[in-house]
Amino acid sequence: MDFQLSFKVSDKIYLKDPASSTIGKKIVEHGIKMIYSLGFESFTFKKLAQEIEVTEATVYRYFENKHRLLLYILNWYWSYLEFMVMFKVQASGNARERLDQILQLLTGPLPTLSGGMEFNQNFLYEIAISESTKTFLIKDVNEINKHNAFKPYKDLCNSIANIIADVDPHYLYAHSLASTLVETAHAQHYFADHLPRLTDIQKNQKQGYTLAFLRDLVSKLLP
Amino acid sequence: MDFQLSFKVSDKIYLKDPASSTIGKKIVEHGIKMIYSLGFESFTFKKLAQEIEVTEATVYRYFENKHRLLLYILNWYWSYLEFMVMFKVQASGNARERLDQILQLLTGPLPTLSGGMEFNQNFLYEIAISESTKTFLIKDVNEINKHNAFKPYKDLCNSIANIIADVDPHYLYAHSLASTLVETAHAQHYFADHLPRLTDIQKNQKQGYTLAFLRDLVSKLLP
DNA sequence: ACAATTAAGATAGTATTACTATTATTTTAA
DNA sequence: TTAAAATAATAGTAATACTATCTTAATTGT
Repeated sequence: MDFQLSFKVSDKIYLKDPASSTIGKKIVEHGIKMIYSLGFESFTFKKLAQEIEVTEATVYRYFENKHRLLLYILNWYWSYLEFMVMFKVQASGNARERLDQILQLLTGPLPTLSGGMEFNQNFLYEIAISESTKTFLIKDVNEINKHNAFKPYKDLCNSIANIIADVDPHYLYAHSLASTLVETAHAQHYFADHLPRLTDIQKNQKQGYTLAFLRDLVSKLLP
Repeated sequence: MDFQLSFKVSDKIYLKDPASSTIGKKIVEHGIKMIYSLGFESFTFKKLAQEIEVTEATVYRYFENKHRLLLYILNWYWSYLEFMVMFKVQASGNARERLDQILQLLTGPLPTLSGGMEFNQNFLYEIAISESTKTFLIKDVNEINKHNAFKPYKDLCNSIANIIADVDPHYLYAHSLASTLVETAHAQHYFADHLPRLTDIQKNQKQGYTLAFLRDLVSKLLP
């Protein structure tokens, strides 16, 4: 079986669909690689254009600016995560097991689908951890939100919230808990790596720490 | 009684102590105002210099770049919060009440101390919500961390973690819970304002929503 | 009171960023 | 095979993020 997984992203995010051409795909692929390695602040379209040997103007024909490219990448990530959530969920027995599958997904690493992914899963996950909040912590968030730019994120949280509601229909904060789980998975992973005093991590325990914290949290919130 | 509250901030953050001169204080005061109104990305030292009618070079004599100024402002906020935590805590009876006081502090608005604050408390709180993660979600976080630039944040989380440990000495993740409470208070407040589908908020319920969510969370985690 | 620091102003300049515009050439699709 | 679309090549602009230098004004130590 040979297939390529791809997701629709709101067409307000790009000027020209990067999935529609080789150069477009290279922009996203190398964009992921360079945002990962340089960090979003130091990443520029000029550097990207040099790397993939096209002109800067060509890159600008696909994305208005680097923030839109980041948004595109994160939408891809969120859509992929939601796909994996759905995939794991229908294979699991009860709601509690499903929620645990989700915690495993959120605390990474991202599973790779056989059949060949377009993008580097590890880079994508690291970008989600370090850069994802920068997609919405901006002055014009409301304007961008109008164009459905955060729909995949909202859909992901909604899917998780539905499973939370399956576990405990009386819990009042399913959506807030869902977004908190996603954000906390990223934040605690980042803290464990860079600011460990903000966690309770011990030497040699990094592996699985965030998952253990979130499992404990969920088991107590949804008893 | 006439007093001025002030906090020491790691002297690696600034080039010249802004608390040591009138211009320095104006840089921070108007920096807060302008980061609040323009957002961090659109805020520049040139605009700040024009606003307070000094030359751009003068601003650069106090802070290397705008990120350092943001760090300074957030350190001030974190120190202030920790001061308020300590203040509230010693006035409260049992550990559980103390933790509830903390949740009230985290979900704002920031209380103003009589005697005159240097800075606008509301702007400071809004900056904490929208911009605080940008202080550490950067490529050179480890380098900056070496200079104690995040000490006030760590101290705040540590103080909260101690109170969590008072409530339940057997809870294994006091520090992670502390940082999660701080980050979640900000994130959920932001979502309620801009991306409400990531919360369970209803019309006319915004007031106190985040506090209710966190109270429920804490009461179940530390029974 | 005077010299010595130090701070700030005034001015200039550089490299990089974040774009936009134009025209020529190549690729692709009908 | 021709028209349309995409890209290259090139140029240019305004803003950003600084750095440098020189002069003047204010402060401080003795």
